[in-house]
Amino acid sequence: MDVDWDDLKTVLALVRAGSLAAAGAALGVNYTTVARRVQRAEAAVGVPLFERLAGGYQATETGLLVAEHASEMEARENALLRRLQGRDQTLSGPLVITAPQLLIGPMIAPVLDRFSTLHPDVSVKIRATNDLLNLNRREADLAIRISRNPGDTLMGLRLCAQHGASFASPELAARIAADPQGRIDWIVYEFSPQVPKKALELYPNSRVRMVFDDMVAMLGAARAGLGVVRMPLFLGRTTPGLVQVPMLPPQPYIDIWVVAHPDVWRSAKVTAFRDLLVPQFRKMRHLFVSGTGSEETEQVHRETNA
Amino acid sequence: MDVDWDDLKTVLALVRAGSLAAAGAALGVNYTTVARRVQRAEAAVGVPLFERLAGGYQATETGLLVAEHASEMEARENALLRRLQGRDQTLSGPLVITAPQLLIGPMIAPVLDRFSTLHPDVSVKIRATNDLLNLNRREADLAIRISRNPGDTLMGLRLCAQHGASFASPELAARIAADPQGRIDWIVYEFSPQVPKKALELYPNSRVRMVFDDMVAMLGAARAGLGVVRMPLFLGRTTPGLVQVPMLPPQPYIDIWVVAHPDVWRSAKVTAFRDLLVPQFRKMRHLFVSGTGSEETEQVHRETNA
DNA sequence: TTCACACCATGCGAAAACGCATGGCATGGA
DNA sequence: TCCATGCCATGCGTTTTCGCATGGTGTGAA
Repeated sequence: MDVDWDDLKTVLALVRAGSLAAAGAALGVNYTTVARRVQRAEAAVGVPLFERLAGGYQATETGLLVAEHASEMEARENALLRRLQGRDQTLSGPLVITAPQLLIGPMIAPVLDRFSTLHPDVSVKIRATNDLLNLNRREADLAIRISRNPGDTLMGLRLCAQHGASFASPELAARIAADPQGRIDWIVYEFSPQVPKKALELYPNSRVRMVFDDMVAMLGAARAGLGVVRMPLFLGRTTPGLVQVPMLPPQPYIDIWVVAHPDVWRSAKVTAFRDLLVPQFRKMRHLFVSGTGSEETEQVHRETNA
Repeated sequence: MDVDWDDLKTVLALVRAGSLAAAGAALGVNYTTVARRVQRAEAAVGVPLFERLAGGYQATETGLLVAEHASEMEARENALLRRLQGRDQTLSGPLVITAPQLLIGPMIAPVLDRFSTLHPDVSVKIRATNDLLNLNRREADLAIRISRNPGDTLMGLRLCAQHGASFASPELAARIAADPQGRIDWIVYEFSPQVPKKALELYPNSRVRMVFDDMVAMLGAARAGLGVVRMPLFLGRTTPGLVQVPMLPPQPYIDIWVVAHPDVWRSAKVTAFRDLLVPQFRKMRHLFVSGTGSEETEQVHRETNA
């Protein structure tokens, strides 16, 4: 009784994907291959692992058991690949970086420019998303995150503290300045769907006009004059068509971190990128904070929260 | 960057075996296949995993790293296979049992006889060895062990307590009886290469004549009259050509346990075998102990010593 | 030195795995 | 009802992988 490891891998993919076609796409093989490998696996263990339904393959209890263990095997494989990557001291090959969409233009792009000039053999891939990609699964090598919790089991460096404030289109700003006691419309983010407390104290006539789930769209709405938006200072300052308004005085916002898995933290490509990234944020610190407070700009962070 | 899991498995086998041929034999494939898979793995990780030396393949540091993680993947595979086996409620297919060579004839053989009659579809394999096979790695499904420590992480049932005593050939026994003060030659086991303390007190002229590393050979030597041997009561009593001698009065010996991995403990075949094994030892208890002490004969044992 | 015996590299034909194309089947919307 | 869209099963030709056989090399014993 012995099972082909790739068949186990295929069972795992099929359990995750739910259909032959999707699993095949995930594995980069034809779906018939998935079907055949699953058949082999079932023959090997002597028990059906899936029910063939019209809507796709549904894992049996045994199939889930197999997938569970295969998933643990995959975790070990990922650990291995991270370790191998960590010892890689070459400045060539792929490097995957993830960062929030809106941070890339003003802050990351200049770094990317210099990096690809200095290290032309590195093929950089940017994954611009607010999703927290799983660095354990090697979905990215290095992440720039705006977060209170840069990531369990990850290693990180605080790039910058930042302040948030309120911004609006010049026309709206002028209208408000002309009638500060009038109604003030806010566009708020779904994760804090209220008018900021401080703003409500200063301008009791504030109200929520709309709730958005996407900051890019909020920027667009703000520029179109739909309302006042709370956002990080750097964003308001670097977005044309927005001016700061006094509804919300600058106040601490979420820090910016660069994080990576400890296994890959010291690899050549990740190190080289950090070596450009950190000075960039140090140089541009004025963009992020209000006033001249001399806060610390770097801090090593390590969590071992298993 | 993605690696074929079977290539990892092959790297592990090659690190363990040390040569293409040996690894191929272990995997059940031609050695050229091993060579090709290793080449693929090296191409995938971009680093050499082995040095090709005249005497075989020597793993590089990176190769060892790969093997280490592959070994952990293998451990998860074994866990899976055990779990699958544990849910197997059929009384057909393979069942591997290991027991000390000398216990098989007098005690296990009758059980095997009944078992294969009751369950003719089970193909039983006996691994008769004093080595402690690794039940985690599924080298056997069920083990009968004479041991103070039936096995970490295993589940067990104490089949029987037993006594040990001294035995010799009838001729030697007669000679000693005729001259109890004369020199008494012992054949001892390498793990306790001394004349038993109690025997030395009673017969100060005892001395070690030879040290053996194998109990079968010691039985042979004892029957040939080479000396007195300390052995379990059941062994002396069931071996023709030996008689008990008074040098060493019966005293506690190592217990006999039946153990299995918790994952497979309750599977149908293992349970069915235990159901015959336990009564057999209960019935034959008189063979193992001296006198009529009414000791407990069963005791569930569970260790979780990770 | 010479032979025997490990080991490994390479080339070729056989076998297995794979991708593609066709067809069947169920579901859901027009 | 009919069609469109997902699914999956099956058959066929191609690609890849594999096993075998040959040849080369270094080591140790006669």
